[in-house]
Amino acid sequence: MSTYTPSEIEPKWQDAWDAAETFKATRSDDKPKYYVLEMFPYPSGRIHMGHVRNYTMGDVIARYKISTGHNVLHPMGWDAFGMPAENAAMASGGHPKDWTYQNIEDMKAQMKPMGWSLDWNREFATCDPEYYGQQQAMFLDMWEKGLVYRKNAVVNWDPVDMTVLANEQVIDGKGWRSGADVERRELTQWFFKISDYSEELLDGLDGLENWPAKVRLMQENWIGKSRGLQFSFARTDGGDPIEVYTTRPDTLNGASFVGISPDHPLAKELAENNPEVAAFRAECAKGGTTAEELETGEKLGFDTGLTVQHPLNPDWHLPIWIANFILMDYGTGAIFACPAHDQRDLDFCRKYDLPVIDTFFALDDDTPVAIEAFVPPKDQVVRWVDHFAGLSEATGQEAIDATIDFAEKAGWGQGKTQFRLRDWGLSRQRYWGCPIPVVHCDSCGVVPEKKENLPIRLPDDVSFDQPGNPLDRHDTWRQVQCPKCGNAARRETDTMDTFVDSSWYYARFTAPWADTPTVAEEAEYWMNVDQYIGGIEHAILHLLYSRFFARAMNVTGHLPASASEPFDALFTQGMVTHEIYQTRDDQNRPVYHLPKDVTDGKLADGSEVEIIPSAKMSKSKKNVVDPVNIISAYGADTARWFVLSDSPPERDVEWTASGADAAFKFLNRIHRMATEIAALDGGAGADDEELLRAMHKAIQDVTNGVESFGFNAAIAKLYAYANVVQKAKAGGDAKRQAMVTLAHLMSPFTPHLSEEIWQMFGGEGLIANTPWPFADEAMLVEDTVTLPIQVNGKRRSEIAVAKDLAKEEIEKLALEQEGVVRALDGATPKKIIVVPGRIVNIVI
RNA sequence: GCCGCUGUGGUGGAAUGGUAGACACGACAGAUUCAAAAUCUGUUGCUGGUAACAGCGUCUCGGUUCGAGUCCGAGCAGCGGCACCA
Repeated sequence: MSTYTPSEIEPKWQDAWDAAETFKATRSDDKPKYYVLEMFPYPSGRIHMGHVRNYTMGDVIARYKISTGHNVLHPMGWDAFGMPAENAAMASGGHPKDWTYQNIEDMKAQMKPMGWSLDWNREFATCDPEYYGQQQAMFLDMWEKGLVYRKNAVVNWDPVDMTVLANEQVIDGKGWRSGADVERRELTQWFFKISDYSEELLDGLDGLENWPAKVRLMQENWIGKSRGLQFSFARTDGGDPIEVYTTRPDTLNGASFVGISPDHPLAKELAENNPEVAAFRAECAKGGTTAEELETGEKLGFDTGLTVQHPLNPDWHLPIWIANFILMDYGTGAIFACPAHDQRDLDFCRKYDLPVIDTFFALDDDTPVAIEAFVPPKDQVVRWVDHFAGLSEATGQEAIDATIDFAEKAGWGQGKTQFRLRDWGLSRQRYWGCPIPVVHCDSCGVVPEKKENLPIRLPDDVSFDQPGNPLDRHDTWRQVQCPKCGNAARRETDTMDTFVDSSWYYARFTAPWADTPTVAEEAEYWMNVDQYIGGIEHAILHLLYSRFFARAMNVTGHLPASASEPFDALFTQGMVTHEIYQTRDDQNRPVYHLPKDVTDGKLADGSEVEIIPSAKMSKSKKNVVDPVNIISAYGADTARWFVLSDSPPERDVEWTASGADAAFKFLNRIHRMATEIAALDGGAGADDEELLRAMHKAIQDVTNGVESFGFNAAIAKLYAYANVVQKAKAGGDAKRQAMVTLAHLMSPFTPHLSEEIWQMFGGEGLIANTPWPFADEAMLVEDTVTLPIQVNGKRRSEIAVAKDLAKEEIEKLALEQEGVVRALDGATPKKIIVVPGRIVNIVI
């Protein structure tokens, strides 16, 4: 008897699919198209289990759609720009380009044996000049349409290395290499005007019914639409008034001070003549730029000594403080603080001994605010203390609306809609990215490159032996002629954020060979992506930027308006996790060990390891399992089956050696069963009808599972069905049919094994191209149902009844059951609830 | 700190508001074997009981409901994101 040898059958069927060009996508009108896309990988050089899970999910969908008569596009490429390539060059001397292309080659070699249904003809890397040149062309188009501009923005500055740091390079407020205290520093940078689309990006979320609700909610909160009041505080010293924006104008009577950002023009002006203010501003500039750091850091304030008039009472003067938690790029960079109803303001006021004034109380409580601010939900009715707009009892929202109305009528303020979403800063002071196609000329200013000069290629002759951007020190590359006046000028040395690269790659896949960003008829045909699959970590930035870019590409003529929401359906999968094995060195620092070096909680030398439960697989923690090893030990089908079998796809999955082993055993069993059943004689048997009913139920269940991303549920049904097929005392004909159907239903998951079984049973052509099995409704109908019977919500018995038995009959039968009689213990039922086909509940 | 998510046996997990624990791992027992591996069969939430059965049980505390793992409120813990990691 032949045994299951994935090392033989897997390459064989991969060659067969290649030879038949099974996965090559070509535009054609004879079938509906289906575009399935997984987020493309960063070429780190090694694939990991997260990739295996992500691409296997997409593969299941792609193969299922092929077998249901779709023209499927399932491409693959590389998100190839970014910091790791430069870090590698700094660490070991090579060139980012060589490192990246070598990694791509290595990773591709690891991906091919997985048997994914990818159309490798459309492969590209974002660091290919053919790709980033088109990106530069789009940048110029966007500039022309007013979607690109320059302004100052803060960056993390390492004062020792004299270089800009990424957030992840700032560790505890210090530069990762130099260890120097990081400062915030302003730099002129390039921006995309994503804020022009705030309203549209928000409204568009409503139409994304096939996106996870949580992703839409996160984006909604990120865009952060709010309505508030903008007004000015007049300065008592006659200086320029302070313009503030507030979402809680109803609490104006509780104002205790006016706060301005350290970057507010007034703060800068004061700093010029007041060394104390300058020192305070410098203090505020310490540390990194992340929101987390700003919001969890110590709240610092500085009393400027200046005061403003309260708009409702000219005799009420409020001090102006500079406060480090006020952001210059949200609203007007100035606020008024109402400590009674905002915890951060309250903490600040207690620290600096500023007054706390209650403006409203709960209906049943009038305790003044002490150390905890009273912040009820905006739809809760509260009792107001002498409110200027004449309110007594009203909700926060009603009060806000009434106050805006009041201020507008009185003429001292204006209702204003504000978004939290900021413009997208795309400048990076780094080498390994798409050069921004711009020239700086002393006489013409900032000038766009001519399109015929694109792509502006990265120079190859650069070195990474010192910190900073090599483009900055590359004199021959920097020196250019001004595209406008022809005089000597300087090339822009900033490159683009890698999020730009990944914001339109899905569109490029529709015509990756084109010498324009896209080709109209190809984009029209293939867009939108019907199913997009990727990690939840991209819920906000990547997906929001892509939605913006699709709109910008429409404005610039590179995508149809119908592709403005580029991803029809989104699925966010969980991570692959693994235990961490840890010991301590002589200084009690953790030392990590690879799973393959640990047996039964011990290292080879017998020392015990500490086991830290499931954490995201990461190289630094060494809790990684290399798919390459799994494939050589078990084959790709086992890896594919396991990553989808145990956990719901949207949740994390823990990789366990025993789980992989079990998957391998199961596939062996299927292979053995198939071999045995293929050898059976024909004819009928006792269980034929029952087996075929189970088969149709399995078809229905697995189809539903695949369609709804319930891969783990589909696999559980396949296990159960395989058990039925194995044990059924059916005739050869029925068993053969049941077995081939089992292989067919497994084919999106274990395509190689399924092809092998298909061939074993004399199937025609490839199972990959064979229409998906169809569940016969007539075979799914059940005549009897088992009803559990509860007494007071506790299950006491069950009855098997005809599906359409009358309620009265069911009640009668239920009351006769021994377990029910015992539970009733002579009591009279008050009420009997019969849910047809589901349950009976007797209430006493 | 802010936004979002998750929490069920020894383990991964299943369950349109309707029998909690499907399916799988592990464990235990048996068959097969000279023996082992592989395979096959059975048992397996916890407690008590030979058993029938009973009590308890889905992070915690409350609530809605004939009925809550599921809905609502308040906590606790873990995870993801927070605009220069990708």
